[in-house]
Amino acid sequence: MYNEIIKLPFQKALSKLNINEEVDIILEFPKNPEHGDLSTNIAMQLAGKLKKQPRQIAQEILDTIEYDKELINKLDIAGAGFINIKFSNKFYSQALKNIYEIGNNFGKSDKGNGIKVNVEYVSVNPTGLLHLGHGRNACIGDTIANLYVWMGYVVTREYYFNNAGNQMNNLAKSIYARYRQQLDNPDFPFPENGYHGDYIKEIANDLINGNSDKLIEENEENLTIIRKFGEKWCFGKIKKTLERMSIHQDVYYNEDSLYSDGKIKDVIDEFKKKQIAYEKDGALWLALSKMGLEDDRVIVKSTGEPTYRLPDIAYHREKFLRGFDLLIDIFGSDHIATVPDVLAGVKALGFGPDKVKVYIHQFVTLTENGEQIKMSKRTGKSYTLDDLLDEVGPDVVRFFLLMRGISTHLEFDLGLAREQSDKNPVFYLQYAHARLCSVFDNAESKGLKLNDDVDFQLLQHETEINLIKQLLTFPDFIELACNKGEPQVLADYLRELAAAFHVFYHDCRILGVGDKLSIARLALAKVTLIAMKNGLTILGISAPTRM
RNA sequence: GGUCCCGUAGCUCAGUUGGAUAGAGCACAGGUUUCCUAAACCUGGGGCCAUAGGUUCGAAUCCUAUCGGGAUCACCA
Repeated sequence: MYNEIIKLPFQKALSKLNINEEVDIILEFPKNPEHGDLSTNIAMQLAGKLKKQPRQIAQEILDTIEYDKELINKLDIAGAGFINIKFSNKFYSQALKNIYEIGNNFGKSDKGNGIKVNVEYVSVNPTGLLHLGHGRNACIGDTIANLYVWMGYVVTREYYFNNAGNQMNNLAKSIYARYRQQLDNPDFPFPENGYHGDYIKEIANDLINGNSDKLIEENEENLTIIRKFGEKWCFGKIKKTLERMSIHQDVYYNEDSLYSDGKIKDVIDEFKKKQIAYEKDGALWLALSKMGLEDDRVIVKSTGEPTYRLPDIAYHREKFLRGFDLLIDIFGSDHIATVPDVLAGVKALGFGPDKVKVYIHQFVTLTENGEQIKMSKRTGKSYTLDDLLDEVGPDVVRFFLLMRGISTHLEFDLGLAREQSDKNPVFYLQYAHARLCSVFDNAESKGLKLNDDVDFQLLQHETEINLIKQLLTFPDFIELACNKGEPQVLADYLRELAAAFHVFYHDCRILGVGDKLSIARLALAKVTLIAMKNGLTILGISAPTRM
């Protein structure tokens, strides 16, 4: 939008002045409205290179630059050498016309150009229920996937899991113990590192209901049946919880298939061929120290069993082989140590590390009245994501989990979340949407319909111009949120958009001000409605028509 | 002890990648509705940007050290 109108004249002016230094023309939105609508620090950037005063360079640019005076009111120099740009209202009415004509797709982009992206998130093994931390991971992953879709990428949403190994056996033993305790022996010993959660008792109960005492003998065969039962039970719950938050994933990738399909062996062979794997003490080591990392690590234990690194590397390789151009991983901070190893391994296999983006989010703490609520697994009294969804509903959960930057610890304030009032920030956005819908309902009942014959130049009020300004940046914020992997960027933007709308709504009547003006304001309202709806959709939050 | 994240208003957090007088929500004090939803709007108080140095025209932002909170460390995943 701003490119042709602003950047081009600047570029031309610079070349006329024979300034050929490589500089980006950075445009900023000044905080202080007295500094114009847009400003650039180009003169200051050039000052060092040209060894001249910034203000002098700025003056030379202004003496040379040619621009459309219908669209730009004035350019002036301020402060240390900023060039401030002030647009005309005509600029804004034209800009609004442009985005009005885009319609429902406002905010969509084709910059992704059909590039195939795989976003992997949640990826919890089926040994238990989802808690708040998983919820954060799920919402971040789902929203980032949505952002990529809106940016024109082709997105696959993936869930990676492991249904073999120690933890699953542990689950089976835990269920078995509860099964015996409920069935015939209240004192049956519970495994030392077993899963203490109450859900294990539920599983045991369901097991009894379906099988009675058929599985009472402790043998390999029965434990396998119990393990599979537990896996299915947990997966069912996990998927149901995710569904409540409108999260659907396309591919459930089983780690086990990497073994059965020989992918693990392929990777070992390739590492050996490249001479970055070696045997020592009966184990196979990956020579990470040759790749700039501190220590070499074991990838196959002396027992012949791979460590987690190997399947993780094989899995990433497999995703590339499946044809993805970009891999995105969403991890909790507990995975932070494994990332460099896996990335180094993937790189060693010839896949550029710039093709893998890893987003690591910090933990969630649940608080109420300033006090922390424990979510420990040990005690069995864990507060699950389902509990939270029951209590405050999916919109509040999603918004709360997305409204902070992913790299900060997130404090989930249960008291605030429960609040069904104006204190709760999510309602501020939803209310803007509901208000807009109601305006259109009223317009329709008055027989006023939006058509293509809109005189956008009637929009001159300060709050109208301000709302237009806000709307114009919607696509930029989607792109920024996508590139940064930060849903919060979009959440913040939507709050500001809602604020700009509420102020406009307060100061300017939309209906009953004469058909021509009403139509123009309805057009502005329409674009706002679309942006708000699209933004909420990307965040996975419902857009109510009535509140 | 090593690595990573964080430290900004009473609380929870932003800060457009180094720019102009550091922002928002909540909380607190006050005000606005014969009029499209008051879940809204307006006004006000509130800050040594953890601390100490450094880099430069310019630092909350970059570098170094220190302090404090969290995560992590393996032939566990």
